[in-house]
Amino acid sequence: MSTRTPVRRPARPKPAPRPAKPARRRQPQQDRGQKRFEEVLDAAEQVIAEIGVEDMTTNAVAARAGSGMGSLYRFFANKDALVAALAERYIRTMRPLTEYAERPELHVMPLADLADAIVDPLVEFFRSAPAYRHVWHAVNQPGSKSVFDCQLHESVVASVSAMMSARVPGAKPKRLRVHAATAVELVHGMLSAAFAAPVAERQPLINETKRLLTLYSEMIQTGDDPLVRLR
Amino acid sequence: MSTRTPVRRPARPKPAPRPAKPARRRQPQQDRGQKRFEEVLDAAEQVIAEIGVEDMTTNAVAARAGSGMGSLYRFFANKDALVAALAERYIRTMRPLTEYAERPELHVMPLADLADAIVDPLVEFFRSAPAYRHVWHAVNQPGSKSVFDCQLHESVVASVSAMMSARVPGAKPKRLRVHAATAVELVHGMLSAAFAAPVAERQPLINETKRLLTLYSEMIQTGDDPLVRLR
Amino acid sequence: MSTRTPVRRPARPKPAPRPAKPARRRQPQQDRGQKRFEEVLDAAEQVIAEIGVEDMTTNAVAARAGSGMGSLYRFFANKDALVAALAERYIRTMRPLTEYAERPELHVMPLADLADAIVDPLVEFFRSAPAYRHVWHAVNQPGSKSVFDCQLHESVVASVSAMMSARVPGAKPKRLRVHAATAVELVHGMLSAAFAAPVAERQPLINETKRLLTLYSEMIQTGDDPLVRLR
Amino acid sequence: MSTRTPVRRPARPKPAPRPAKPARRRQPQQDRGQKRFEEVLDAAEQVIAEIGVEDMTTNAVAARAGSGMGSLYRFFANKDALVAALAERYIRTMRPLTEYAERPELHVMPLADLADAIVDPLVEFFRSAPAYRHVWHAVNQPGSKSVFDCQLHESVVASVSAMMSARVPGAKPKRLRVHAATAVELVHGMLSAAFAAPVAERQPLINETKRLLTLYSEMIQTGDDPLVRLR
DNA sequence: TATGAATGAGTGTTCATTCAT
DNA sequence: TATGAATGAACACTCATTCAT
Repeated sequence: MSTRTPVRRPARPKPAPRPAKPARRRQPQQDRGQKRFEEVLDAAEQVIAEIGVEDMTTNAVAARAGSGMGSLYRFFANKDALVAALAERYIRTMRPLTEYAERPELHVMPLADLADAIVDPLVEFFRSAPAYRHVWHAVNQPGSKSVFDCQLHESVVASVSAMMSARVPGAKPKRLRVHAATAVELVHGMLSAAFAAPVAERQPLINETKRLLTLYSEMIQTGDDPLVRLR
Repeated sequence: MSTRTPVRRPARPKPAPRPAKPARRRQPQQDRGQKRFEEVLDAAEQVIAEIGVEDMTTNAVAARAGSGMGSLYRFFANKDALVAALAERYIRTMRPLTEYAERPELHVMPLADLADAIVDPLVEFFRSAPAYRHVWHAVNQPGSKSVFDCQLHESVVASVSAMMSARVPGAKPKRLRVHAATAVELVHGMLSAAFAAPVAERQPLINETKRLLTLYSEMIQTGDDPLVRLR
Repeated sequence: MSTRTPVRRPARPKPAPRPAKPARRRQPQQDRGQKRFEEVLDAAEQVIAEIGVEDMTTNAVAARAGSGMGSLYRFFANKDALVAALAERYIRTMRPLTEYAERPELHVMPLADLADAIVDPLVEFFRSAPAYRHVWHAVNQPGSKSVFDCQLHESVVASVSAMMSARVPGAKPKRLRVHAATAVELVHGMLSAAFAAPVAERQPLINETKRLLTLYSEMIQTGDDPLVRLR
Repeated sequence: MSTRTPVRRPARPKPAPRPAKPARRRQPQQDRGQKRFEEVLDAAEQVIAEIGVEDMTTNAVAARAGSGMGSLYRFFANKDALVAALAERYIRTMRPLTEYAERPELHVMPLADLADAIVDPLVEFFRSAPAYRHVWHAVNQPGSKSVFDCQLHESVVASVSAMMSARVPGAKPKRLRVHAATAVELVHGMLSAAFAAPVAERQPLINETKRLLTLYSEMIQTGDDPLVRLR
């Protein structure tokens, strides 16, 4: 039994600009909480974008968020949970980009245009979420967790799979999954490389990404097997 | 998820294998040193294969190598240098696999066979060096280090570039580099995914890797641009 | 094992039960306050019974009490004050059990029956207040606080002292205090051990407690000094 | 992957006064280690004596020992292990004091003298090991661990049990254990109280301890049951 | 007045790195 | 030259306490 020195009150956390009553009132409680939550997530995103997932520290995130450690741990059970939450936010953000099934025009579009339609939003996403490639990699690596255990990965593959299934109706589901996983790995890998590379290299790599995706789509759609044809 | 402060140090360039007096006698010193060096590297490789680069500790490596910390730090200025040295050893190991220029038969081989000729040895390499994908990634990520600052990456791209240049004599060097970087990223990304995935998924992913590589090679060789053709 | 810095603060003496205006009306305020106060104390008691004084957290207590942290700190200056308040409530609860002076029949009872009369209610008390032994110990240990600084201890010793003084009229007060302190320590120590032990061991230890107390009482009453007699 | 700032070398750990070759050479390695081990334990003992087990911090202990945190954790897996090690050292220190079986003279000694023979060394021990009562309590409390799970307690009870068995040959083992546990609790509780109390109160409490122990021994030896006799 | 979100100093613990031996 | 004990800065995380609402 003992007591802490009761020193107090240096850093007022920011008076919170009173959300200007945006007509979309949630309970103030919830709003505040949600706000904090997002602030911390934003801070984590910044820090990760700068130094990567492994070097990110919870202290740095809290400091960046302008909040105390306790706030961070109110929302996230631990560092991993914080990264996972960021991954989930990415899932939500990406969902609209990958709801190909909802956009029937994609199903009849020339493959090169389809590649644009798929890659361009992703490029924009990578640009606007510079921590994404770090998180993508981190949640796919840890320990024995393979790429296939992770919701982020799963979610993206599922979307792509759905679209492919629409374009190639007769395909066997298992084949489809392999194609989808491949396409996802292809695009993610290439874009990760593109955004890790010096800006000058970026656009060429993006273009190659589209070419590869187009070729791969063509292959799937035509049922071509280059390993047979080009032997 | 481990953590450390992100301070850099230039990573002493390695004791430079002591130019080996004319070419004779009394290399016990040197030999011993070389032996230790390799033992430590072997230990690091094992540890990394098991728990990844970030969770690898220098203590664990020294213990595994059966040597003291001092020996480790005699050879490697710091942890980063250790990983870099491992990367360089990978470069040396891979060189024979990627000296496509030396194997003229490759230049006239059907593209599907070429894909086999390229991918199969790499698959074997990934299998026999389970730390490789970790090192590849680590050495391409940290902090501001982009993919293109790294010798490992550079070395591989250069090899591929050379081979491409042989097959597509008229290509512009800059184009070639983009093609090479793309092919490297493609194959590495896919094989990393394949070896991170459950074994059952491995072979299908390897096959897709070959298909993609074949398609991409065909594209380069024929000068086809799917973004134009399939628009 | 939790930990905290050992800084002391005088433990605000408790809001002093607001002398209760003459004795009438409108105690809702006071009542509400009193109710909360007791609820928090109940919650603390439960938590302490489960995990001990050191591992009890104010957050857990407030949560268990169904009140906010603020309420808790309205009544208790700090964690120590909370425990102290619990100790004082124990004093009040125990008072009836230890008002031996008020029960003249005790003064002429055979010593074995007296031991029953003393120990049995205490056993019942230990059973019904499973936090008691934790509080007893906590309040007797910390830092430089000796057993004798504490009201809980003092209060119990005083009661016992009073009774002894009734049975052994001629005794010197100082002697009496030592006897009383010894008897208290004896009974508390033994019962604490009994209730910390597996249930199977409990009753035997309680019986030994009574035997010891009987022997000790006999010694005091007869003026026997075993250290002389059995030399 | 990253690196720490390599700042270094402020606090040389103490040149270790070169043990003056005490003829009892262990391997220097082992000696150094043993020395450190004991130093840390000594430091822990001091800190615990001052502020108790719960408020003791590993940092404080390391600082007191004049060593880095790492040294502490080289020897002790965690804080609990440190306390446990201290408890074990107490067991070792106490063993000679409690090897009653080895001292046949005790078995024929008058009970008051026996009480001296038992209590006096313990008093000296309590005096010389001011952390003992804290450790005793700590290792008997944690979580659900009852008094009877702990080696320290067990060890002491076993010793006492052995001696009793020598003095009261016919006793049933189960009875004996209860007697032993009672005697141990009695003496420990009383001495803890004595040493927690102001010095002035100490000696009287010690004397009462002896009286109680004498009475209890007499009871056991004579087979008297005060609960029957004094009814 | 009551609430509970927020704070942040402090804790246990790890591990890259150094250096006495 | 090799060893591995020692160092200590840094990290993840907790919880007593405060105060805006």
